[in-house]
Amino acid sequence: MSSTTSSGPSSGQSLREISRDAVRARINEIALDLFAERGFDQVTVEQIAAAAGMSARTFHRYFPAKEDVVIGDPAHGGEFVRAVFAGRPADEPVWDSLHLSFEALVTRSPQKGGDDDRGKLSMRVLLSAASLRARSLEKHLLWARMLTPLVAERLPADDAALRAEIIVQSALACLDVALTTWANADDGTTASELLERSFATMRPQV
Amino acid sequence: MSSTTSSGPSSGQSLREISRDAVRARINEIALDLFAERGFDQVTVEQIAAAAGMSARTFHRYFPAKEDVVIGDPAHGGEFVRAVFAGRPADEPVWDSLHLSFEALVTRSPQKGGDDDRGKLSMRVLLSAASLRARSLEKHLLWARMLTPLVAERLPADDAALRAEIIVQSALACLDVALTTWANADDGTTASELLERSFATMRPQV
DNA sequence: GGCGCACTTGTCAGAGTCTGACACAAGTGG
DNA sequence: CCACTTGTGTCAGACTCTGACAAGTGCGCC
Repeated sequence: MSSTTSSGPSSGQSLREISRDAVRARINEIALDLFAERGFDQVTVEQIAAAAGMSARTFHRYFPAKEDVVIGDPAHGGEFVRAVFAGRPADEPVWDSLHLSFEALVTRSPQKGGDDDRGKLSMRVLLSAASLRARSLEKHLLWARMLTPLVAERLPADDAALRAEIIVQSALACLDVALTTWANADDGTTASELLERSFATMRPQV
Repeated sequence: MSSTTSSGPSSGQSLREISRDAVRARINEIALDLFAERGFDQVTVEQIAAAAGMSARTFHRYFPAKEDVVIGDPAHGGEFVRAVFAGRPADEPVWDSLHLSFEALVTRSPQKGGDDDRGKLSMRVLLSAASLRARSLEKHLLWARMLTPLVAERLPADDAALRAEIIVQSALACLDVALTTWANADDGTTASELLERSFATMRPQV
């Protein structure tokens, strides 16, 4: 599925993929506005599809589940964070490495095209429905599975696996809380600032 | 809902509630075995209901959602933990108080009637399906909302709200990781032991 | 140009979860 | 005996998600 389509285009994405991503982005935009206006549960897939000019079946070909419109591709952010973390020096305290990795994530965010408010809107919608929060936490679980081995490597052998899990989960909790309070804040507090304060609250015992 | 049914019986539960809980427990038992055998997604509500000798509609009168059979009532454990925590001395470090509260939770667990294995089975089923994990994390979110205010109270005023959230979330992460590894462990490692090690890994900065 | 090929989309049909409405049985208390 | 409450079954419906088939579109190749 992922590799050769006869003439594999070496430059990043194939034409099809570009178009696919564009449609995805459009659906996301439309759906987000509907959700923000009427609430996640009050909008049916059929309505989103209609607003985007497609059938409900086609919607599901772009997003396996309704929640995925808001959540996005779990692998994207996860891979990004993993890469940043992997690039940190091995003698840096893991907690700081994690902090920096998430910092990089929230900094690059000023989302694709839109303003910063777009990200906030997305986050607010995400927090408004229980099923969305749940799905989002599941995404973090995937991230945890990507990060934990790398963290474990840097820990003293003693109980490394368990401790790595704890540390990663706590770091994700920091990210979660920081973004949540950021989304609910009306003042200009930046996500980085909240992340900083969050990471300062806890510390792994070296 | 909770209070007077004409002649409010002062001794814990009304007769109706006892019967209701018994039916719930029975459904839970039957369903858990089916899940363990065939997998959560491969068992339909109708099949559970049939095995329990009732219609699917009746099943849903006991459990709003299929997942709830495994998850249980979120308020139960949460209220328990909240109560234990509230009883801890105010000068005890919050991290220790949280540890003790969760410790009390996992210790009282040797589930209602069954052996300890019953709890492990339940946990394993819970970990086997994504939708269950998600729902379970949501439950923890509710617990967090119950605990955070109490924790915030004990913190120095400076940034208490944010820090309380971080600490509670991290504590819940410890609980989660401890129970997860416990469920997957075949040796006789106790949950308390794992919880102990988990809580030892991180520390809030006082 | 005509031909297949890959990909996308729509329609149809179906399974599964969950909810509301109604009717019926059974136990309780006046 | 008559309400009243509660538990249950049946029926109908909304919604999400999936599989299968048919039709349309753009592309390279002969």
